[in-house]
Amino acid sequence: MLNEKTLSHSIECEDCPIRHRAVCARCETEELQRLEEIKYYRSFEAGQTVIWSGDRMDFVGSVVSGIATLTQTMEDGRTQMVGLLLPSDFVGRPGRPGAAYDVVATTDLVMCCFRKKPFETMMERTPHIAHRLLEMTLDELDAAREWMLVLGRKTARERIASLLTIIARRDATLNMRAPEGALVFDLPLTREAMADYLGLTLETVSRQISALKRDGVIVLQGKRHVTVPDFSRLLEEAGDDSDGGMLA
Amino acid sequence: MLNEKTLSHSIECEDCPIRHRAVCARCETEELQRLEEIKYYRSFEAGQTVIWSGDRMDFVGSVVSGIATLTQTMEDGRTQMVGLLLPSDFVGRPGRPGAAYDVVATTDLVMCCFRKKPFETMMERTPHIAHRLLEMTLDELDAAREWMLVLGRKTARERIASLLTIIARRDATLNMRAPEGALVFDLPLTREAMADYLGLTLETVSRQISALKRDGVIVLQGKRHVTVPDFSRLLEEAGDDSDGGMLA
DNA sequence: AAATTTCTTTGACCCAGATCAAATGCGCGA
DNA sequence: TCGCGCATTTGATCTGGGTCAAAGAAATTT
Repeated sequence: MLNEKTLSHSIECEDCPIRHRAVCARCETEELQRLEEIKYYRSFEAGQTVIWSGDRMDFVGSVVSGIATLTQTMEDGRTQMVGLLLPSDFVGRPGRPGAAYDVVATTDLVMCCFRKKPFETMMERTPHIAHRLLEMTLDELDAAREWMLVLGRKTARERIASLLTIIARRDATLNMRAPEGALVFDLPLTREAMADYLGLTLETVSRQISALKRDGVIVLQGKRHVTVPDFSRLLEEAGDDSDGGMLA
Repeated sequence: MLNEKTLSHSIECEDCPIRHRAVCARCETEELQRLEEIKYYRSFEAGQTVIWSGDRMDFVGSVVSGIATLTQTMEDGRTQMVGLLLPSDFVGRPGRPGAAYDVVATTDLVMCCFRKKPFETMMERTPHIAHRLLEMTLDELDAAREWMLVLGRKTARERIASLLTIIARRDATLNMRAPEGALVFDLPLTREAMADYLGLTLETVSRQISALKRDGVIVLQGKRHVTVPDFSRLLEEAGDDSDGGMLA
């Protein structure tokens, strides 16, 4: 069975789909060339584990395509997803030897990796990279804090709606398509993975999705394909400001 | 009634109690001097709001002494605390105009502030500051994610124990006192504030604290003064690895 | 010291979501 | 096409923590 592999061919940074959103977004052509020299690609199949919490991690990198999850597990098996990694998101922490979370590929996944040591030295010399990484980390911190509100105070129905909101926004952003009227997207997660993200059981997730469908907030074709006829309605259900803030 | 005021006297950076932990930790003497020129102190009384979510925020700064909280509120009044700010913690985000959360002084509070604009320009020129801020932000992100596990998956009793663990650790670190046998500290939060942090009601917080007391995990003198006779027992109760990792 | 106000504890009851259990449906290899 | 395995749905019941209510304890004011 094919497992993780290092791709033989390299994409040119200039043609990279995440060129303008990833950690390299601010780099000049010349800086990009230096990055080009230390980068390599790795790809993973859906379901594979990229790295286990606690393992030594001698690389950092960006998600190029596909989706990965960041998960924390207690000894007794309770698990909580603490991050959803989408294309352009950064994995790993400069200056830390080991991985703090399990990273799992939810779909087929391609990552652009840098050996940690060279990346760290490069970061010291290239403020553009350090600056962009700070910006991205601050955004992630905001996202984590928003999720704390979801986990601490929202009902099951609101949590589902919040997750759908996030996926819909992300999808619209990635595909650069303004959401005119109805939004359409595929759920990149199983019910169980959603439950792990939302701090619920998969049964509750299933029931609440059925309820949102029954109430016309969403339309399902199959189990994964979602249509949102009225985005502001979904925002209301999520308990967010429904001030029409379409993909803010 | 005395409200917030700007202190007339300035502490010398070299003598600053948070000199080696705050955003300025990595600065050279000469960089410190430039910071000195743009800094000013503000102090707040317990209970005062430092800034409201959404307000323009034209400064950033560090907590010098006292404790503040970072809180998010939904329209219907549900609130979730998303951060506890202790001495040396940083407040505000360079490159963002408004405050994202309510910041409230829980105890009397002194902050060392910088007007945002000068701070930003200084950050561009001083990699030591940007680097330290990145490091601090990454730590906060880890803390936020740990808290996601608490909010998403832990029971009420485990949540209380987790909070006590954090406060005990923080207290030991600040006072540089190795925890020989029994830890002793004061709770810096009301039951209601704890509930806001833990995603619980104040009644549940009160009941679980009583239960931990009944079971001998903690000893209370009055309502705020806590003694932990056996820290590893508390760690077990928190559901954390009880691998004896005393203040890791 | 009495009166207010604020914080905390405790009790009684209820409900959202967990748990346990059973169908149902779907994709895939033989 | 059949049958196996997995994801999902749905039902029945249980329970941890929420809600409502009341009664202490401290701290603050008068």
